[in-house]
Amino acid sequence: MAVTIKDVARAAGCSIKTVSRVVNDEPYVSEATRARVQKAIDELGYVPNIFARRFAQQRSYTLGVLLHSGGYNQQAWLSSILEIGYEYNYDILPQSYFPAYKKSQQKLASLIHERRIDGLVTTPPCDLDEFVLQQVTQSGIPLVRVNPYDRSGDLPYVSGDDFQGARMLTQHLMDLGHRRIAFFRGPLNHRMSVDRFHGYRAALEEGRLEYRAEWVQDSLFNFDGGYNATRMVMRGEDRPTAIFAGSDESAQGALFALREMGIEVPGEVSVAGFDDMPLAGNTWPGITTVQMPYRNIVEQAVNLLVDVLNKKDSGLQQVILPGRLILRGSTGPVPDPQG
Amino acid sequence: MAVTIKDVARAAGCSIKTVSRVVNDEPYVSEATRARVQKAIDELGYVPNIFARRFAQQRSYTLGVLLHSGGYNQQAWLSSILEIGYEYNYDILPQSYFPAYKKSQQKLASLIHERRIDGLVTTPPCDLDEFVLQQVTQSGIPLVRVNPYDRSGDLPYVSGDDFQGARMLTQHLMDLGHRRIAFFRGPLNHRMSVDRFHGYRAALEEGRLEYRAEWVQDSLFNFDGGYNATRMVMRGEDRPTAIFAGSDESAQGALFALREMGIEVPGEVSVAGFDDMPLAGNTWPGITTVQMPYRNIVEQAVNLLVDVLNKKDSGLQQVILPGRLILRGSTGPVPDPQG
DNA sequence: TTGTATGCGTTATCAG
DNA sequence: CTGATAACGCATACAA
Repeated sequence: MAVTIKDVARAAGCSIKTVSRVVNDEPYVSEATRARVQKAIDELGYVPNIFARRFAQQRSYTLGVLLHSGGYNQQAWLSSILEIGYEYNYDILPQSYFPAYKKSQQKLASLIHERRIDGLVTTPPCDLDEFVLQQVTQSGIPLVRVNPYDRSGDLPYVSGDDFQGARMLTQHLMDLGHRRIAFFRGPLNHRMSVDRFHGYRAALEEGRLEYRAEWVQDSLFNFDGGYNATRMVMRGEDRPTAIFAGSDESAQGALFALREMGIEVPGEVSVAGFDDMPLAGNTWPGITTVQMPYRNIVEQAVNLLVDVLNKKDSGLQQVILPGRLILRGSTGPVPDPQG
Repeated sequence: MAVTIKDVARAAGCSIKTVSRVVNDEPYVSEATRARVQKAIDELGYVPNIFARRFAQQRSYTLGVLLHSGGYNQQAWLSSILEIGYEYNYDILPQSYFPAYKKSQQKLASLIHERRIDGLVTTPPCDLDEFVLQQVTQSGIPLVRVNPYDRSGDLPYVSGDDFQGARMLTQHLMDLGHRRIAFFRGPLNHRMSVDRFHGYRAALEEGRLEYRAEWVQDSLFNFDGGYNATRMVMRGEDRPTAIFAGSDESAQGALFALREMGIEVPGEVSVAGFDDMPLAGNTWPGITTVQMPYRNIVEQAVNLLVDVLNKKDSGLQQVILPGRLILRGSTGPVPDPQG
């Protein structure tokens, strides 16, 4: 059997409450006593039994994380969350969430109902799910949304700045001399798509470029979406010289389509993505993109959640952090600058 | 406060022990009593408090999963493990493991030492780590290795059949008429690399093809490895007509290099990978590869681990499951069949 | 500044 | 077949 708080108390010649105070950094312990207890702890190699603690406090010290298999960048989110959660001594319980899949819903509901998680983190696009929102508001479980698709409501979130990123990237294309820039807009009900679109338009306006509706394609932010949209915009005579595909996967689809059509990148057409997913560096050519500060986003998100759980914060914060440009081979000077 | 076992006992007019028996499907309860208790459970909506149970039994009902950020296919492993773990009512505690990173080691050690996990699952390449093995043997914690790099020793594992897969894939290239087939062999200390290599050689022998050492490159199973190895084998006059890159990432690097050199795929050179990672379908052209039955592998692995934990198995099983061929655009008939 | 007593909800023991 | 009662290890009112 492992060494318990009683063993420490006996060794230090005090009560278990005093040991508890030392372990939990509570006040009202004389320095002398604290030192004596600490010594006993070290000598005995005492480690508090986390299950007893959880049981006594009726707290799980566990955060649930909703990951959608259809989402992007799951790997990056999860590994950051694991790391930061660990620093706060919280366990992370990931859950693959498929909206409209009864089993996922049941599982989430039971997780919350059985109090197996103290708080919940959503990664995109799980924040959109009605059932999730309903469970959260109904149970009152603290929530923080990471890079939410939907920023409406006053639920807290920490997010990258899609508007600023898209504007910066469009600006980059303009700096290269492009004046005919296509844009692939993701689903219109996603805040993320809309923000990126507005960033694109803002840059155009600042550069006094004409907005051409036929160069803006509604598509999905995935490989097929980029593929199809590319075939659409490259169909006519009046072709763009640059494609801002809205996401890296979409840009990958664009590269595929252009390659299929025998169009050189970036010789004839430049292509840019968004998100800086691992794939962006592994295509030919590499995809110029915007990188969001994932690590930083997660850090602030988990920090906020833990503060709420410890009642140090009301949980109403909404934070937006800027991204940065990642230049790769898929963008280059405009081939025939005539405007 | 939630409804407890006492509430149920009161409602059913029996002792808590009897309720416990019903809940845990223990014998020695009359059918009448069992029905009465079950009715009370349903009516009150009783759910056992998992933390109390864990505490009382001194078991965590949690499986640790080691994921290496440099490993392949983490997403696929994790989501399968989550799903299967759930079916067994086990929580999954993923851990990003970076070998030789002190923090990772400490975390794993404390997880085991504090009995926060009942069993451990390793994904490649974490099974290679000395520290992990040492902790496991020292603590006696049940372990199962999923697709281990190293199959030596009698630690249990469930693995895909790399030999069979590589042989099948090489056979496919030969069926297309290729007689000059390069092979990129991963790190020699990895069982996986060696098995794939032997599969390649076995197919060559069966087809009475000459083994040419200069077409076998030692490389890493990643993008850069495939890139560099491709430049090596395509350097001289005596070029292969097909490249079996050993892994999908490596094949992606090969595609990149060939594209850079202006060599058509599959027109001039066919390329094949291994693993069927998501990227294999998203390159141009798509990568012909071998798919391992991940889901099945994980299912058997977790099943085995849970059996060991419930003392229904000695934990000495070692299972190997076959893979299947996935045909895509990167392989085609040999351009100039002369041998 | 320190200690005592009680509760948290199960499972396990052992007597009926 | 059933039940009373004791762990399990910690946190926390409350008392000193």
